Amino acid sequence: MTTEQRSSGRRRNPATRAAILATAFDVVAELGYAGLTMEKVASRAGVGKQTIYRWWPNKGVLVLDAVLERTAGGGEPVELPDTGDLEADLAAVLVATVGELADPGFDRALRGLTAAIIEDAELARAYHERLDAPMRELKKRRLRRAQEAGQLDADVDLDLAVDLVFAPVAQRWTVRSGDLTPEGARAVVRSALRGLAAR
Amino acid sequence: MTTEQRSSGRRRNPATRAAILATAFDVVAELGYAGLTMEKVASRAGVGKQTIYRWWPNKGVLVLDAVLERTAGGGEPVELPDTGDLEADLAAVLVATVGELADPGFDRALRGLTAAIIEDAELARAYHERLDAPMRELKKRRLRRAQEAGQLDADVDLDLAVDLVFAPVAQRWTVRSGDLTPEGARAVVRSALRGLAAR
Amino acid sequence: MTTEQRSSGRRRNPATRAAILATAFDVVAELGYAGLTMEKVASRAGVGKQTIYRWWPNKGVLVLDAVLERTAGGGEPVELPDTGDLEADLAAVLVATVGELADPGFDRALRGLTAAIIEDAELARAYHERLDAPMRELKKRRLRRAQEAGQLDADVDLDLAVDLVFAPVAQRWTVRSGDLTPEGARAVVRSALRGLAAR
Amino acid sequence: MTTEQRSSGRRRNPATRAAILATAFDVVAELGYAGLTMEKVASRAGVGKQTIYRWWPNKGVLVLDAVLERTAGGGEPVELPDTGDLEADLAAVLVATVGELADPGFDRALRGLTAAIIEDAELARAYHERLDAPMRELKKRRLRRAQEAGQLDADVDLDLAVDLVFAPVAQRWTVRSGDLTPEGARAVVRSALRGLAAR
DNA sequence: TATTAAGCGAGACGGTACGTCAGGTCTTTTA
DNA sequence: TAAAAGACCTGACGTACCGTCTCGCTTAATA
Repeated sequence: MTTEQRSSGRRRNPATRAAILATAFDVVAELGYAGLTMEKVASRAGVGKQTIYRWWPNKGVLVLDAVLERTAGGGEPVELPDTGDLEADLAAVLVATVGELADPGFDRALRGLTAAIIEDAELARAYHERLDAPMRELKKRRLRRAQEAGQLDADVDLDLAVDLVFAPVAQRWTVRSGDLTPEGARAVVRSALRGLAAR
Repeated sequence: MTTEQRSSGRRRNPATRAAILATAFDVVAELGYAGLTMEKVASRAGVGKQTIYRWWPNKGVLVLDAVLERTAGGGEPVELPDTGDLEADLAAVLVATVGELADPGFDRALRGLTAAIIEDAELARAYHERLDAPMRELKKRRLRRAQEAGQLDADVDLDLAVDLVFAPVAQRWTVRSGDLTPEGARAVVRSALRGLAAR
Repeated sequence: MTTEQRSSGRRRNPATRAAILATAFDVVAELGYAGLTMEKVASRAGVGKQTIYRWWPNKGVLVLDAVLERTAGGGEPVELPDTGDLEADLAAVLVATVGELADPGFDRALRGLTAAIIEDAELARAYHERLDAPMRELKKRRLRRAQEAGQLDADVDLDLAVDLVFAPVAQRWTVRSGDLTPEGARAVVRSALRGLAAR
Repeated sequence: MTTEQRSSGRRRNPATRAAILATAFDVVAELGYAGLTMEKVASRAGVGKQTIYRWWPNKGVLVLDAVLERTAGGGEPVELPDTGDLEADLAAVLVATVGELADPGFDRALRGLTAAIIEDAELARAYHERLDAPMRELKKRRLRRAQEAGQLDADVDLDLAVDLVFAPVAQRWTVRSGDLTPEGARAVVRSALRGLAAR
């Protein structure tokens, strides 16, 4: 994980690291977080257990790394779509998310990561730093532009806005209350922007 | 769990059941879901492991039952507050929730339950039937009254409305993105009702 | 076990006793002593566990009773064959024993009983009183007649003589050193009578 | 047990092996075979259960190994006494055996091993290969020398001779029919050599 | 070029917990 | 009041993983 330079001795094998992360992802995707064991990852990756423990202190950060590696594989999108139509743009992002979660493997992997985070505050911190914060920054950037264009209430806090738009679908996914559909996603964005109150 | 009548033989001891559930709650509250083992519950409750397995098939449903027993202890509140001021009433509920989660034991117990639910679809189903659905019904009843009073958009789906109001705080709690404060809770309700868009 | 008369109330059901003993024998014959459990006997015999414990304090005496019931079922042979030819008569008895042990079920049942006896001195006492002593008495009676007829050394102790004739086959069976054959049995009798020493 | 060479990985700890065997012997000697549990051996030896199961598949072979280790500790006697007086030599051996069995711990340990053998044919095979056969070979060697010296009947099968001399005491011990005394042992040898028949 | 400090696969090890089986004991209901 | 049914506490089973610890290599950087 760390990048401090060592003076001598054999250096870390990047192929080994990649094999472990790929295997870890596959295992959570297949068996879930509870079904993932260090031993299984080691044997499937053709690696000694010690090699895993040398670089990852526990299942949680291993899974976090595995998800990051798989997710951020390659050039990142860098920016949310901006067609000028805020509602459409946000809906597009949310619909895309719903689409990704339709893949059972990815769904299970993310559930595994979330299960780890719920009970491990330290891991949650790392998760935010490396996964949540960058995503949230992109979302806030898009919303800020809308605010500057006078499309968004000038008084509203952007973090709150992000939560209002994205949390309903996320929460529905987390506790499995109802299916995730593109229409549902679009309805959430519409209501978040227009508000629930009669006018 | 079930209540089918048996013809003969010794009957289930209600005190034993209560002791197991109370102990299970205490253990999750103290050690979290990962730290809860059937063996620990058995020994702390002064009970044989088999007695637990006889009535609960796994940790998940045990914890669900334990939380239910502790939560729904006694007559339920039956109805959300209705002062006529929708925003204030919803905020009051959300602030109360935030307050409950401030108790570390309760927080950990609920995290345990949630961790179990994330990875277990079957348990999630039971959770909704026995915990989520009744709560949601109360919330929808309050919102329906507001809708009938013309305070809420007549077109809005009540389930969506519930999610919009309650999910942001729930999600923030689940993945630990930011602290839970009464002010934050109130701000969520305000924005959910008024919408994010400039008008 | 006991035969004391009870004054009132429902009396012990002889059919139940027989069913338990028969089942116990079948179970040892099938699964061995280690594979015999009170629970299995109870369920197979369609009987409550308590009913077994009421009359038999443990597996050992249950098996002893089961073997006795099956063995001494009906009129006993009462007397060993006496054709006047001692060697032939003893060989006939030993060959018959070898024949009985060829039945795998009987073999396993007897092994079960022996396993119990080896480690339980109290049970061994009961075994001798009820099974070994009567058999030994028959054998000694035959040998005594031979002694009176001048066929057997007048100085020899009859218990020792019984052991010398019957122990080699028994021991060979117990620790499974070599197969049990009629020829082998006959050779033992011959050598026991004539002695090993050159003359 | 086996001695195949492994290519890599940490090697088996001989001290652990010794501790397990010593503890196993002590436990059978104290509590008998029924009272010996893998768990007890593990905890008393300060060893993980898995470490026992890794090298011994079940109680039976563990006890066999434990007895072997304790018995064959150091250079073996290699040869039975040979003073020229066959009867005296055999009696000496048998009396020595009786003496060893007078030690309650050794008695219980051997009973445990025997109980295991009675019900486990596979274990019996191992027992013969490693304990019985070598002992029997020594005995046969002594008898063969007697045969060559014209003291023993030239026609007699040596295995039968061994059984005739040693089985009576063994069997008496196994099923606990009567006490084991030096005089009794000597009487057995005398009768086995001279025969029971009047001459 | 030889030395030496890791990295690495393999696997033994002391533990903890798993989920199951059985041992005995104790109700409760039925006959 | 005997007996079947079955709940209950206890303790052991054999297995899976945990995280740590050697082993015997291999692979660079350094001296």
